[in-house]
Amino acid sequence: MKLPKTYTPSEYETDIYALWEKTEAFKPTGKGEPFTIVLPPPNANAPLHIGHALDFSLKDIIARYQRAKGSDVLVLPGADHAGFETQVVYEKHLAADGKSRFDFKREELYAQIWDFVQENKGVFESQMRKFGTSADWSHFTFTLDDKVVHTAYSVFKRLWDDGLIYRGERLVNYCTEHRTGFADIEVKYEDQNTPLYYMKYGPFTLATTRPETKFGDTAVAVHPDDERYKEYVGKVITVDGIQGPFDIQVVADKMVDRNFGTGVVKITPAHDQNDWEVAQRHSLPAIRVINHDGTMNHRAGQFEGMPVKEARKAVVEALKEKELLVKVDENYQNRVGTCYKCGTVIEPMLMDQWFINMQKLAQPAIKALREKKIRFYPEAKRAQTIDYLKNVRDWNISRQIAWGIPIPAFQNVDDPDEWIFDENVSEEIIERDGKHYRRDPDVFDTWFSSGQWPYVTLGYPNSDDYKQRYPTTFMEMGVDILYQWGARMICLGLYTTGEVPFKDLYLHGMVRSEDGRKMSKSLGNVINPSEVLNEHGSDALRMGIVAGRSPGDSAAYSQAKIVAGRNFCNKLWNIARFVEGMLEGKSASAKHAKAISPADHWMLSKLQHTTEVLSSHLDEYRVSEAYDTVYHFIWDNFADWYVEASKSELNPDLLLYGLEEVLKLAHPFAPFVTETIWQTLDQTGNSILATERWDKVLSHDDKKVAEFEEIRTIVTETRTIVSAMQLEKTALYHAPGAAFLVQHANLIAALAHIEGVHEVEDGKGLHLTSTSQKCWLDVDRERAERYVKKLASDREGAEKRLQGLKKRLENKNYVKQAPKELVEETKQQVAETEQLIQNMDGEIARFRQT
RNA sequence: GGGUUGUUAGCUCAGCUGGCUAGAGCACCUCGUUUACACCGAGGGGGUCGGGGGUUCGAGUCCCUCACAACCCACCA
Repeated sequence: MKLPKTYTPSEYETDIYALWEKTEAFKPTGKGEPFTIVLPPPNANAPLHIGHALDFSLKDIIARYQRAKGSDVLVLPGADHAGFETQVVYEKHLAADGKSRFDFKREELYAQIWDFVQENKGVFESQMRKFGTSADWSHFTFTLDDKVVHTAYSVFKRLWDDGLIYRGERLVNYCTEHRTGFADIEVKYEDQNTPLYYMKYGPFTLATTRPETKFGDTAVAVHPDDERYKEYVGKVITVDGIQGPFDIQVVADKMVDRNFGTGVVKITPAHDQNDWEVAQRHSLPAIRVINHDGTMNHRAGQFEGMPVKEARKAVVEALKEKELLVKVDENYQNRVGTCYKCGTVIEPMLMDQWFINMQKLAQPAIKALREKKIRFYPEAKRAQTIDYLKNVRDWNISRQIAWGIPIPAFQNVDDPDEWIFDENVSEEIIERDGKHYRRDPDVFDTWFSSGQWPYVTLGYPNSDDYKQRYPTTFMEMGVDILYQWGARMICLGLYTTGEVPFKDLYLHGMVRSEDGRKMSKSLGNVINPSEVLNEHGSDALRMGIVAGRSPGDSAAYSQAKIVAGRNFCNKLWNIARFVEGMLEGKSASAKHAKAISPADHWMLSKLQHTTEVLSSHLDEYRVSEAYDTVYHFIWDNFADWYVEASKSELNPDLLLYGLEEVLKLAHPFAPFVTETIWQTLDQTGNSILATERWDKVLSHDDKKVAEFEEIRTIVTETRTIVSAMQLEKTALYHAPGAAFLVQHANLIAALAHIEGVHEVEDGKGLHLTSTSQKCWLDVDRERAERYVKKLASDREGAEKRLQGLKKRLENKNYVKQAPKELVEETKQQVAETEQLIQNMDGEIARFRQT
């Protein structure tokens, strides 16, 4: 035997992937409908996690299916420089050496991280191969490739020229630890216990969680309809502060909640989003009191240089001393924005940054979504995306970090308000028309480049790929990045190209840990895909991770499902071993295959049906159901019945044909094991399974199919009786003249594991009730009587069913309104059930006579 | 505060446009080593589909409502 007894994935997978690459199996064929999947660019800094396994498996199953169907498939791989994320990882390395990013100039840091990424880039590329991803590596794109950067720059310029990008002073979410701003969407909110301080403030008492920002207060606000404070609105009041009395004005604004605290709010426009908005409405000045490193500035007087937290305590103490503190609510719960990487409380800071006017970009996107230019899987995510876009705020794309695409904007050194666009970002100072301009030291938010991924990777605007393949066909991502990636791609895609970037958007849920909790490093319940790959193989991981998963919903990782996948691979392997053994020394050819026996016809009808069902599932991306379909066809039909039948009635050509078709159907799900087997088949020559097409299934005769169904019925009931009655060495008997039973005697005996099927004159014995063939088992009277008890209980069930069916037919509305076929089917079922009951009654009566 | 999803067998979950006796994997019980496979084969037990109401000839599937859970969004100082 060429094949060993069990399939050991690790012995074959690397070679098989190399074979695919060598034979360029994943290169687009140039024939058929273009089908394009742009892979999300995984971060170039870290190994892949289990979520990636799901991500790549879903996409690759679809890709391989489409290839088999004859589409011109391109799976385009890439990598993301992942600006902030990568820098954070690199900073950890620096910290291990006792260094900090602030020890280096930006250019130095950039160069170091570049080298670091080059070293680590290979890790995830090799992992993508291990997952079996059928990507065309010649299309590989990195987000720092010239073409990406250049396109990002030209889109930036166009947005600028169109007035959709502006530079302005706004409140920015700022992490004082990482010293960079973020977009709104990147802020992680947590419920925190923050004491609520009630302090005297001129004639008022007001409640605040942030007494330390009082040095930046430029107003006090009350609700316009609040009778308590009406007399103060519009007036200037004198407040007794820590550093002596000062004057401040009172404004009325509906933002104030009269029921919160005392109904009076201090307004600190430079450090609070709400206050900033109030300040806009009332033309109030903004005064910064916090530095970028998180300490108080000179405005805080004696508190200058203190970190915010310390300053808060000190200010409270000072308030106490001056008897300005009224009371403290220690148990107050508040939602606080934090840095999603380090947990540091996000400080809203007043900063000059580049913003994209998202409301303008969102309008065409909302329209396209409403017009269903993109199909959503699951559909419910469409409304959520529209809802998000309706409320989306301007997008801050400036980041104060080293690792990223430098922003191609230069500021006039003599006129801070004058900015010019220039791609010459390697220069710090450039000269234009005798004026000097300094480069913006910031870089783009990573998502500004990855938001352009579909058209950038395809070579917008002039390449053939772009012309033929944009919009791409199938986009797939985790629901967690729907807004920051999916929605932005739609907005930017429509803006730049006038078209949506993809036709179908599939969103997968999160892979939770086996106990149903979120996977996280801190909980220590993270599953490492590499370990799963090494232990059970790539195919097992693919099948185990997609099994029983529906789009959009999070579901737990299941070791048992991985093992089930592994077992399925072994099943395929052993089917192949069996076929190999059966055909040894014979010259079988799938090309000459033709159905002869009932089993042959039955197998072909199942194959036909499976192919159709499988296609309909995969056309709608129902991957889990598709896998279930293939799994049960191969295991329950092909292996358990057709392979077993082949032991009695061998049709070498068709058996080989069946194996090949089985391998083709299973290939999208289990590419490695199926290709490994394919390569051992002599007659497939030098062909590559990954590039094989699904052909039309050979035709079958329904009459013959019905005959095999009859055989299965007889076999199944025989097995049940044999098992229930613990019969040994038994045989099936029939009266003379039963041609069907005579013809299939050997097959039935073999499948039912009985001694034989014999013709006898004497009709004593336990008759089968589920078949119209008259046959019986030689069962002694005592055991037969026991079996009849079980039969009687089965009869009850059948009777109940019959009553239900009859009732349905007695209902005039059912007969009138239900589809004709359904009514016909019901009638047939009534007849069948009546026959069954009659047969059962016959047996019951016979064994109760004496 | 707004929104979305979920609640189906002991566990993890499928069930697409309403229509066979509601399924799978694992677990469980009985039997079995028949040379493809014990990562196996045969047989079996187990669910009033979260509660209540409605639409329909027919509801796990559609509508309403309640309860519980998870997630997302939002400017309560």
